[in-house]
Amino acid sequence: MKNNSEKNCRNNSRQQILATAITLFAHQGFDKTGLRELAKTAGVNLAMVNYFFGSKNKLLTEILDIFFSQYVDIARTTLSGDDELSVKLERFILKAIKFFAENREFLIIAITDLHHEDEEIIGHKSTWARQMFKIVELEICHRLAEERNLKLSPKLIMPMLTSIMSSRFLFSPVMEQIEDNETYDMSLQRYAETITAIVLDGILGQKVLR
Amino acid sequence: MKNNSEKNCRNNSRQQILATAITLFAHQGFDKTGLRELAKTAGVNLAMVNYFFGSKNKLLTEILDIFFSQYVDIARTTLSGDDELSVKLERFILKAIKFFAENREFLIIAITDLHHEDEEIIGHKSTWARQMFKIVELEICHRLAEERNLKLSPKLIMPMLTSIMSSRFLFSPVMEQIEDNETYDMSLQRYAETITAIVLDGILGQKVLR
DNA sequence: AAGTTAATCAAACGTCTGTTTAATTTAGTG
DNA sequence: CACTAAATTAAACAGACGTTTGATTAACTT
Repeated sequence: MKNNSEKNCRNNSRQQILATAITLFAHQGFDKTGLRELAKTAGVNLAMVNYFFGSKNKLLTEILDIFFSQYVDIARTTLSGDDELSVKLERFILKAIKFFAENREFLIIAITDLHHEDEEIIGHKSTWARQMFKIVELEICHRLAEERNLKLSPKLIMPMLTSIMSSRFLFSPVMEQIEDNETYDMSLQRYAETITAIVLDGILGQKVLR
Repeated sequence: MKNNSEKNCRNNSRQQILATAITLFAHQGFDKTGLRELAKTAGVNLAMVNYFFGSKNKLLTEILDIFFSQYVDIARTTLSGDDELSVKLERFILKAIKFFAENREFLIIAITDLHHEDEEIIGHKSTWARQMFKIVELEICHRLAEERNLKLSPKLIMPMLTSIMSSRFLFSPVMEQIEDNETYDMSLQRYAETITAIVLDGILGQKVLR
Protein backbone atom coordinates (compact mmCIF):
# COMPACT_ATOMS: atom_id res chain seq x y z
CA MET A 1 0.00 0.00 0.00
CA LYS A 2 2.70 2.42 0.98
CA ASN A 3 4.78 1.35 -1.97
CA ASN A 4 1.80 1.69 -4.25
CA SER A 5 0.81 5.20 -3.28
CA GLU A 6 4.45 6.11 -3.35
CA LYS A 7 4.84 4.97 -6.92
CA ASN A 8 1.48 6.36 -7.89
CA CYS A 9 2.45 9.73 -6.66
CA ARG A 10 5.82 9.58 -8.31
CA ASN A 11 4.48 8.42 -11.62
CA ASN A 12 1.21 10.29 -11.70
CA SER A 13 2.48 13.26 -13.69
CA ARG A 14 4.68 11.05 -15.79
CA GLN A 15 1.79 8.78 -16.74
CA GLN A 16 -0.45 11.76 -17.41
CA ILE A 17 2.09 13.23 -19.80
CA LEU A 18 2.52 9.91 -21.57
CA ALA A 19 -1.20 9.33 -22.02
CA THR A 20 -1.81 12.87 -23.23
CA ALA A 21 1.13 12.72 -25.60
CA ILE A 22 -0.19 9.56 -27.24
CA THR A 23 -3.56 11.16 -27.90
CA LEU A 24 -2.19 14.47 -29.15
CA PHE A 25 0.60 12.98 -31.28
CA ALA A 26 -1.87 10.65 -32.94
CA HIS A 27 -4.47 13.32 -33.65
CA GLN A 28 -2.29 16.26 -34.61
CA GLY A 29 1.04 14.70 -35.41
CA PHE A 30 4.27 14.80 -33.43
CA ASP A 31 5.57 18.02 -34.92
CA LYS A 32 2.32 19.93 -34.68
CA THR A 33 2.03 19.21 -30.96
CA GLY A 34 3.89 21.74 -28.82
CA LEU A 35 5.18 20.95 -25.36
CA ARG A 36 3.18 23.81 -23.88
CA GLU A 37 -0.07 22.47 -25.29
CA LEU A 38 0.88 18.99 -24.14
CA ALA A 39 1.69 20.14 -20.60
CA LYS A 40 -1.46 22.21 -20.30
CA THR A 41 -3.68 19.35 -21.55
CA ALA A 42 -1.98 16.91 -19.22
CA GLY A 43 -2.38 19.35 -16.34
CA VAL A 44 1.29 19.54 -15.47
CA ASN A 45 4.01 22.12 -15.64
CA LEU A 46 5.88 22.61 -18.89
CA ALA A 47 9.22 21.65 -17.38
CA MET A 48 7.89 18.28 -16.26
CA VAL A 49 8.12 16.85 -19.77
CA ASN A 50 11.86 17.33 -19.99
CA TYR A 51 12.23 16.45 -16.33
CA PHE A 52 10.70 13.01 -16.77
CA PHE A 53 11.59 12.19 -20.36
CA GLY A 54 14.69 14.24 -21.09
CA SER A 55 13.46 15.59 -24.39
CA LYS A 56 10.52 15.58 -26.76
CA ASN A 57 12.26 13.03 -28.97
CA LYS A 58 12.85 10.70 -26.02
CA LEU A 59 9.16 10.93 -25.17
CA LEU A 60 8.37 9.80 -28.70
CA THR A 61 10.80 6.89 -28.63
CA GLU A 62 9.28 5.74 -25.34
CA ILE A 63 5.86 5.69 -26.98
CA LEU A 64 7.28 3.79 -29.93
CA ASP A 65 8.83 1.25 -27.57
CA ILE A 66 5.52 0.54 -25.86
CA PHE A 67 3.88 -0.12 -29.22
CA PHE A 68 6.60 -2.08 -30.97
CA SER A 69 7.47 -4.29 -28.02
CA GLN A 70 3.85 -5.48 -27.92
CA TYR A 71 3.70 -5.87 -31.69
CA VAL A 72 6.90 -7.91 -31.78
CA ASP A 73 5.57 -9.99 -28.91
CA ILE A 74 2.37 -10.75 -30.81
CA ALA A 75 4.38 -11.80 -33.85
CA ARG A 76 6.64 -14.03 -31.77
CA THR A 77 3.88 -15.83 -29.91
CA THR A 78 1.47 -16.29 -32.84
CA LEU A 79 3.98 -17.19 -35.54
CA SER A 80 6.20 -19.61 -33.66
CA GLY A 81 5.38 -23.26 -33.38
CA ASP A 82 4.93 -26.19 -35.73
CA ASP A 83 1.42 -25.45 -36.93
CA GLU A 84 0.54 -25.07 -40.57
CA LEU A 85 1.64 -21.76 -42.07
CA SER A 86 -1.96 -20.82 -42.80
CA VAL A 87 -2.92 -21.42 -39.17
CA LYS A 88 -0.03 -19.31 -37.93
CA LEU A 89 -0.77 -16.48 -40.32
CA GLU A 90 -4.45 -16.51 -39.44
CA ARG A 91 -3.55 -16.36 -35.75
CA PHE A 92 -1.12 -13.50 -36.31
CA ILE A 93 -3.39 -11.39 -38.46
CA LEU A 94 -6.37 -11.76 -36.16
CA LYS A 95 -4.40 -10.84 -33.08
CA ALA A 96 -2.47 -8.01 -34.72
CA ILE A 97 -5.60 -6.38 -36.10
CA LYS A 98 -7.27 -6.53 -32.70
CA PHE A 99 -4.14 -5.02 -31.20
CA PHE A 100 -4.15 -2.27 -33.82
CA ALA A 101 -7.82 -1.55 -33.17
CA GLU A 102 -7.27 -1.28 -29.43
CA ASN A 103 -4.21 0.90 -29.94
CA ARG A 104 -5.13 3.06 -32.89
CA GLU A 105 -3.32 6.05 -31.51
CA PHE A 106 -0.11 4.12 -30.98
CA LEU A 107 -0.40 2.68 -34.47
CA ILE A 108 -0.85 6.07 -36.09
CA ILE A 109 2.17 7.49 -34.31
CA ALA A 110 4.31 4.46 -35.09
CA ILE A 111 3.44 4.18 -38.76
CA THR A 112 2.76 7.65 -40.05
CA ASP A 113 5.84 9.27 -38.61
CA LEU A 114 7.71 6.41 -40.15
CA HIS A 115 9.60 8.19 -42.89
CA HIS A 116 11.14 11.14 -41.13
CA GLU A 117 14.84 11.18 -41.53
CA ASP A 118 15.55 11.95 -37.90
CA GLU A 119 18.53 9.73 -37.19
CA GLU A 120 17.45 9.18 -33.61
CA ILE A 121 13.99 7.97 -34.57
CA ILE A 122 14.94 5.90 -37.59
CA GLY A 123 17.67 4.11 -35.67
CA HIS A 124 15.27 3.34 -32.88
CA LYS A 125 12.64 1.95 -35.21
CA SER A 126 15.09 -0.20 -37.11
CA THR A 127 16.01 -1.95 -33.86
CA TRP A 128 12.44 -3.14 -33.52
CA ALA A 129 12.14 -3.82 -37.24
CA ARG A 130 15.19 -6.07 -37.01
CA GLN A 131 13.44 -8.24 -34.46
CA MET A 132 10.33 -8.48 -36.61
CA PHE A 133 12.53 -9.26 -39.58
CA LYS A 134 14.04 -12.30 -37.89
CA ILE A 135 10.69 -13.67 -36.78
CA VAL A 136 9.12 -13.24 -40.21
CA GLU A 137 12.18 -14.70 -41.90
CA LEU A 138 12.28 -17.77 -39.69
CA GLU A 139 8.59 -18.48 -39.33
CA ILE A 140 7.18 -17.37 -42.66
CA CYS A 141 9.80 -16.92 -45.39
CA HIS A 142 11.81 -20.06 -44.68
CA ARG A 143 8.63 -22.09 -44.56
CA LEU A 144 7.42 -20.62 -47.85
CA ALA A 145 10.76 -21.43 -49.43
CA GLU A 146 10.88 -25.02 -48.13
CA GLU A 147 7.26 -26.01 -48.59
CA ARG A 148 6.36 -24.03 -51.69
CA ASN A 149 9.63 -22.96 -53.26
CA LEU A 150 8.50 -19.38 -52.90
CA LYS A 151 11.44 -17.10 -52.28
CA LEU A 152 10.08 -13.94 -50.69
CA SER A 153 12.14 -11.51 -48.65
CA PRO A 154 11.07 -10.60 -45.11
CA LYS A 155 11.69 -7.05 -46.25
CA LEU A 156 8.77 -7.50 -48.59
CA ILE A 157 6.51 -9.61 -46.39
CA MET A 158 6.80 -7.66 -43.17
CA PRO A 159 5.97 -4.17 -44.49
CA MET A 160 3.27 -5.69 -46.67
CA LEU A 161 1.54 -7.46 -43.80
CA THR A 162 1.83 -4.48 -41.48
CA SER A 163 0.51 -2.15 -44.15
CA ILE A 164 -2.42 -4.25 -45.16
CA MET A 165 -3.51 -4.82 -41.57
CA SER A 166 -3.24 -1.18 -40.59
CA SER A 167 -4.74 0.33 -43.75
CA ARG A 168 -8.22 0.59 -42.25
CA PHE A 169 -7.02 2.59 -39.27
CA LEU A 170 -4.64 4.85 -41.12
CA PHE A 171 -7.09 5.85 -43.82
CA SER A 172 -10.07 6.30 -41.53
CA PRO A 173 -9.86 10.11 -41.17
CA VAL A 174 -10.22 10.45 -44.92
CA MET A 175 -12.65 7.56 -45.39
CA GLU A 176 -15.04 8.94 -42.79
CA GLN A 177 -15.56 11.94 -45.02
CA ILE A 178 -16.97 9.77 -47.78
CA GLU A 179 -20.66 9.01 -47.85
CA ASP A 180 -21.56 5.43 -48.72
CA ASN A 181 -25.03 4.53 -49.98
CA GLU A 182 -24.54 0.79 -49.88
CA THR A 183 -24.22 -0.95 -46.55
CA TYR A 184 -21.28 -3.19 -45.94
CA ASP A 185 -20.40 -5.14 -42.84
CA MET A 186 -17.36 -3.29 -41.57
CA SER A 187 -17.18 -4.83 -38.11
CA LEU A 188 -13.73 -5.48 -36.77
CA GLN A 189 -14.26 -9.23 -36.72
CA ARG A 190 -15.34 -9.27 -40.36
CA TYR A 191 -12.48 -6.96 -41.27
CA ALA A 192 -9.94 -9.29 -39.67
CA GLU A 193 -11.47 -12.30 -41.41
CA THR A 194 -11.46 -10.55 -44.77
CA ILE A 195 -7.86 -9.43 -44.50
CA THR A 196 -6.85 -12.94 -43.47
CA ALA A 197 -8.69 -14.44 -46.43
CA ILE A 198 -7.14 -12.00 -48.85
CA VAL A 199 -3.62 -12.54 -47.53
CA LEU A 200 -3.99 -16.30 -47.65
CA ASP A 201 -6.03 -16.79 -50.82
CA GLY A 202 -6.11 -13.42 -52.53
CA ILE A 203 -9.10 -11.53 -53.82
CA LEU A 204 -9.86 -14.09 -56.50
CA GLY A 205 -8.88 -17.24 -54.66
CA GLN A 206 -11.69 -17.02 -52.17
CA LYS A 207 -14.54 -19.44 -52.30
CA VAL A 208 -17.41 -18.32 -54.45
CA LEU A 209 -20.74 -17.91 -52.62
CA ARG A 210 -18.91 -17.48 -49.38
CA MET B 1 9.99 31.50 -78.41
CA LYS B 2 8.91 34.77 -76.85
CA ASN B 3 6.02 33.06 -75.15
CA ASN B 4 8.27 30.29 -73.94
CA SER B 5 10.92 32.43 -72.37
CA GLU B 6 8.15 34.54 -70.96
CA LYS B 7 6.52 31.63 -69.24
CA ASN B 8 9.86 30.15 -68.28
CA CYS B 9 10.83 33.32 -66.56
CA ARG B 10 7.51 33.69 -64.87
CA ASN B 11 7.39 30.13 -63.67
CA ASN B 12 11.05 29.55 -63.00
CA SER B 13 10.99 30.45 -59.32
CA ARG B 14 7.60 28.87 -58.86
CA GLN B 15 8.76 25.58 -60.35
CA GLN B 16 11.93 25.70 -58.34
CA ILE B 17 9.98 26.12 -55.11
CA LEU B 18 7.63 23.29 -56.02
CA ALA B 19 10.42 20.87 -56.89
CA THR B 20 12.39 21.71 -53.76
CA ALA B 21 9.31 21.44 -51.57
CA ILE B 22 8.56 17.95 -52.85
CA THR B 23 12.05 16.76 -51.99
CA LEU B 24 12.21 18.41 -48.58
CA PHE B 25 8.68 17.49 -47.51
CA ALA B 26 9.29 13.88 -48.45
CA HIS B 27 12.63 13.61 -46.68
CA GLN B 28 11.99 15.65 -43.55
CA GLY B 29 8.24 15.85 -43.36
CA PHE B 30 5.97 18.79 -44.00
CA ASP B 31 6.11 20.20 -40.49
CA LYS B 32 9.84 19.86 -40.05
CA THR B 33 10.53 21.83 -43.23
CA GLY B 34 10.62 25.58 -42.62
CA LEU B 35 9.89 28.12 -45.33
CA ARG B 36 13.27 29.74 -44.80
CA GLU B 37 15.09 26.46 -45.43
CA LEU B 38 12.85 25.78 -48.41
CA ALA B 39 13.49 29.20 -49.93
CA LYS B 40 17.22 29.00 -49.39
CA THR B 41 17.46 25.51 -50.91
CA ALA B 42 15.34 26.58 -53.86
CA GLY B 43 17.50 29.67 -54.32
CA VAL B 44 14.66 32.14 -54.06
CA ASN B 45 13.56 34.78 -51.63
CA LEU B 46 11.49 33.77 -48.61
CA ALA B 47 8.51 35.89 -49.62
CA MET B 48 8.25 34.12 -52.98
CA VAL B 49 6.62 31.07 -51.43
CA ASN B 50 3.62 32.99 -50.18
CA TYR B 51 3.65 35.15 -53.27
CA PHE B 52 3.20 32.21 -55.62
CA PHE B 53 1.29 29.75 -53.45
CA GLY B 54 -0.52 31.90 -50.89
CA SER B 55 0.47 29.83 -47.91
CA LYS B 56 2.46 26.80 -46.87
CA ASN B 57 -0.72 24.73 -46.69
CA LYS B 58 -1.72 25.71 -50.22
CA LEU B 59 1.71 24.63 -51.41
CA LEU B 60 1.09 21.24 -49.86
CA THR B 61 -2.37 20.85 -51.39
CA GLU B 62 -0.94 21.72 -54.80
CA ILE B 63 1.60 18.92 -54.39
CA LEU B 64 -1.16 16.54 -53.31
CA ASP B 65 -3.20 17.49 -56.37
CA ILE B 66 -0.37 16.65 -58.73
CA PHE B 67 0.00 13.22 -57.17
CA PHE B 68 -3.63 12.26 -56.68
CA SER B 69 -4.80 13.45 -60.09
CA GLN B 70 -2.30 11.11 -61.72
CA TYR B 71 -3.14 8.26 -59.35
CA VAL B 72 -6.87 8.62 -60.01
CA ASP B 73 -6.14 8.77 -63.70
CA ILE B 74 -4.19 5.52 -63.56
CA ALA B 75 -7.04 3.84 -61.70
CA ARG B 76 -9.60 5.09 -64.18
CA THR B 77 -7.74 4.03 -67.29
CA THR B 78 -6.53 0.64 -66.05
CA LEU B 79 -9.68 -0.48 -64.24
CA SER B 80 -12.33 0.53 -66.73
CA GLY B 81 -13.34 -1.72 -69.60
CA ASP B 82 -14.87 -5.14 -70.01
CA ASP B 83 -11.78 -7.26 -69.38
CA GLU B 84 -11.61 -9.93 -66.74
CA LEU B 85 -11.28 -8.58 -63.22
CA SER B 86 -7.91 -10.29 -62.81
CA VAL B 87 -6.62 -8.64 -65.96
CA LYS B 88 -7.80 -5.23 -64.83
CA LEU B 89 -6.29 -5.63 -61.38
CA GLU B 90 -3.01 -6.81 -62.80
CA ARG B 91 -2.90 -3.82 -65.11
CA PHE B 92 -3.73 -1.42 -62.28
CA ILE B 93 -1.21 -2.81 -59.79
CA LEU B 94 1.62 -2.89 -62.30
CA LYS B 95 1.04 0.66 -63.43
CA ALA B 96 0.42 2.04 -59.95
CA ILE B 97 3.58 0.51 -58.54
CA LYS B 98 5.63 1.91 -61.39
CA PHE B 99 4.03 5.28 -60.77
CA PHE B 100 4.83 5.05 -57.08
CA ALA B 101 8.42 4.10 -57.81
CA GLU B 102 8.86 7.04 -60.15
CA ASN B 103 7.22 9.39 -57.66
CA ARG B 104 8.42 8.14 -54.32
CA GLU B 105 8.62 11.62 -52.87
CA PHE B 106 5.07 12.44 -53.89
CA LEU B 107 3.89 9.16 -52.46
CA ILE B 108 5.55 9.71 -49.11
CA ILE B 109 4.05 13.18 -48.77
CA ALA B 110 0.61 12.02 -49.84
CA ILE B 111 0.44 8.95 -47.62
CA THR B 112 2.42 9.68 -44.48
CA ASP B 113 0.90 13.04 -43.77
CA LEU B 114 -2.42 11.34 -44.21
CA HIS B 115 -3.76 11.41 -40.69
CA HIS B 116 -3.26 14.98 -39.59
CA GLU B 117 -6.48 16.52 -38.50
CA ASP B 118 -5.94 19.73 -40.39
CA GLU B 119 -9.40 20.42 -41.80
CA GLU B 120 -7.97 22.02 -44.93
CA ILE B 121 -5.82 19.02 -45.78
CA ILE B 122 -8.26 16.26 -44.86
CA GLY B 123 -11.03 17.91 -46.85
CA HIS B 124 -8.78 18.20 -49.85
CA LYS B 125 -7.72 14.58 -49.69
CA SER B 126 -11.24 13.28 -49.30
CA THR B 127 -12.16 14.96 -52.58
CA TRP B 128 -9.65 12.79 -54.36
CA ALA B 129 -10.50 9.74 -52.28
CA ARG B 130 -14.14 10.13 -53.32
CA GLN B 131 -13.15 9.79 -56.96
CA MET B 132 -11.08 6.71 -56.25
CA PHE B 133 -13.96 5.33 -54.21
CA LYS B 134 -16.35 5.53 -57.16
CA ILE B 135 -13.93 3.89 -59.57
CA VAL B 136 -13.11 1.04 -57.18
CA GLU B 137 -16.79 0.57 -56.33
CA LEU B 138 -17.88 0.43 -59.96
CA GLU B 139 -15.01 -1.52 -61.46
CA ILE B 140 -13.98 -3.85 -58.65
CA CYS B 141 -16.55 -4.17 -55.89
CA HIS B 142 -19.63 -4.46 -58.09
CA ARG B 143 -17.87 -7.05 -60.22
CA LEU B 144 -16.85 -9.04 -57.16
CA ALA B 145 -20.42 -8.94 -55.89
CA GLU B 146 -21.96 -10.00 -59.21
CA GLU B 147 -19.48 -12.62 -60.30
CA ARG B 148 -18.40 -14.03 -56.95
CA ASN B 149 -21.02 -12.91 -54.46
CA LEU B 150 -18.24 -11.23 -52.50
CA LYS B 151 -19.50 -8.12 -50.78
CA LEU B 152 -16.47 -5.96 -50.06
CA SER B 153 -16.62 -2.24 -49.42
CA PRO B 154 -14.53 0.14 -51.52
CA LYS B 155 -13.59 1.65 -48.19
CA LEU B 156 -11.81 -1.60 -47.45
CA ILE B 157 -10.44 -2.37 -50.91
CA MET B 158 -9.08 1.04 -51.78
CA PRO B 159 -6.95 1.68 -48.68
CA MET B 160 -5.85 -1.95 -48.73
CA LEU B 161 -4.63 -1.84 -52.31
CA THR B 162 -2.95 1.52 -51.90
CA SER B 163 -1.26 0.38 -48.69
CA ILE B 164 0.00 -2.91 -50.02
CA MET B 165 1.40 -1.32 -53.17
CA SER B 166 3.14 1.51 -51.35
CA SER B 167 4.49 -0.51 -48.42
CA ARG B 168 7.88 -1.04 -50.02
CA PHE B 169 8.45 2.65 -50.54
CA LEU B 170 7.14 3.82 -47.19
CA PHE B 171 9.12 1.37 -45.12
CA SER B 172 12.36 1.73 -47.06
CA PRO B 173 14.10 4.20 -44.69
CA VAL B 174 13.79 1.66 -41.89
CA MET B 175 14.35 -1.44 -44.03
CA GLU B 176 17.59 -0.06 -45.43
CA GLN B 177 19.02 -0.15 -41.93
CA ILE B 178 18.58 -3.92 -41.76
CA GLU B 179 21.33 -6.14 -43.01
CA ASP B 180 20.19 -9.16 -45.00
CA ASN B 181 22.45 -12.16 -45.47
CA GLU B 182 20.25 -13.98 -47.95
CA THR B 183 19.83 -12.53 -51.41
CA TYR B 184 16.37 -11.96 -52.75
CA ASP B 185 15.32 -10.55 -56.06
CA MET B 186 13.91 -7.17 -55.08
CA SER B 187 13.72 -5.58 -58.51
CA LEU B 188 10.76 -3.37 -59.17
CA GLN B 189 9.41 -5.68 -61.86
CA ARG B 190 9.54 -8.68 -59.54
CA TYR B 191 8.04 -6.63 -56.74
CA ALA B 192 5.09 -5.63 -58.89
CA GLU B 193 4.57 -9.22 -60.01
CA THR B 194 4.71 -10.50 -56.46
CA ILE B 195 2.24 -7.96 -55.14
CA THR B 196 -0.09 -8.74 -58.03
CA ALA B 197 0.13 -12.44 -57.34
CA ILE B 198 -0.54 -11.98 -53.64
CA VAL B 199 -3.50 -9.68 -54.21
CA LEU B 200 -5.02 -12.03 -56.74
CA ASP B 201 -4.20 -15.43 -55.27
CA GLY B 202 -2.85 -14.74 -51.79
CA ILE B 203 0.31 -16.01 -50.24
CA LEU B 204 -0.83 -19.60 -50.23
CA GLY B 205 -2.82 -19.64 -53.47
CA GLN B 206 0.22 -19.19 -55.67
CA LYS B 207 1.42 -22.00 -57.82
CA VAL B 208 3.99 -24.17 -56.16
CA LEU B 209 7.37 -24.29 -57.93
CA ARG B 210 6.57 -21.03 -59.56
C1' DA C 1 9.89 56.71 -73.84
C1' DA C 2 6.11 56.42 -70.61
C1' DG C 3 3.07 53.42 -68.27
C1' DT C 4 1.72 49.01 -66.39
C1' DT C 5 2.18 44.80 -64.40
C1' DA C 6 4.75 41.03 -62.45
C1' DA C 7 8.67 39.60 -59.80
C1' DT C 8 12.08 40.12 -56.25
C1' DC C 9 13.92 41.85 -52.14
C1' DA C 10 15.24 42.95 -47.11
C1' DA C 11 13.06 43.69 -42.98
C1' DA C 12 9.97 43.25 -39.54
C1' DC C 13 5.58 41.37 -37.59
C1' DG C 14 3.92 38.71 -33.40
C1' DT C 15 3.87 34.11 -31.91
C1' DC C 16 5.45 29.78 -30.89
C1' DT C 17 9.34 26.42 -30.42
C1' DG C 18 12.22 23.02 -27.19
C1' DT C 19 15.13 23.48 -23.44
C1' DT C 20 17.30 25.23 -19.15
C1' DT C 21 17.76 27.54 -14.78
C1' DA C 22 17.16 28.45 -10.06
C1' DA C 23 13.97 28.86 -6.49
C1' DT C 24 10.30 26.58 -4.08
C1' DT C 25 7.26 23.03 -2.43
C1' DT C 26 6.35 18.32 -1.20
C1' DA C 27 7.24 13.90 0.69
C1' DG C 28 10.02 10.15 3.01
C1' DT C 29 13.78 8.80 6.16
C1' DG C 30 16.67 8.65 10.25
C1' DC D 1 12.12 17.94 14.10
C1' DA D 2 15.90 18.08 10.88
C1' DC D 3 17.75 16.21 6.65
C1' DT D 4 17.52 14.64 2.07
C1' DA D 5 15.86 13.84 -2.25
C1' DA D 6 12.19 14.12 -5.53
C1' DA D 7 8.73 16.95 -7.61
C1' DT D 8 6.94 21.25 -9.07
C1' DT D 9 7.02 25.96 -10.30
C1' DA D 10 7.58 30.55 -12.89
C1' DA D 11 10.65 32.73 -15.73
C1' DA D 12 13.73 33.31 -19.20
C1' DC D 13 16.63 31.58 -22.97
C1' DA D 14 17.85 31.96 -27.98
C1' DG D 15 16.04 30.77 -32.09
C1' DA D 16 12.57 29.36 -35.68
C1' DC D 17 7.97 29.73 -37.26
C1' DG D 18 4.48 31.48 -41.18
C1' DT D 19 3.05 35.65 -42.90
C1' DT D 20 2.96 40.61 -44.33
C1' DT D 21 4.63 45.03 -45.80
C1' DG D 22 6.55 48.53 -48.69
C1' DA D 23 10.20 49.58 -51.58
C1' DT D 24 12.78 48.24 -55.70
C1' DT D 25 13.89 45.94 -59.99
C1' DA D 26 12.64 43.71 -64.31
C1' DA D 27 9.80 42.84 -68.27
C1' DC D 28 6.06 43.78 -71.45
C1' DT D 29 2.50 46.85 -73.63
C1' DT D 30 0.93 50.87 -75.97
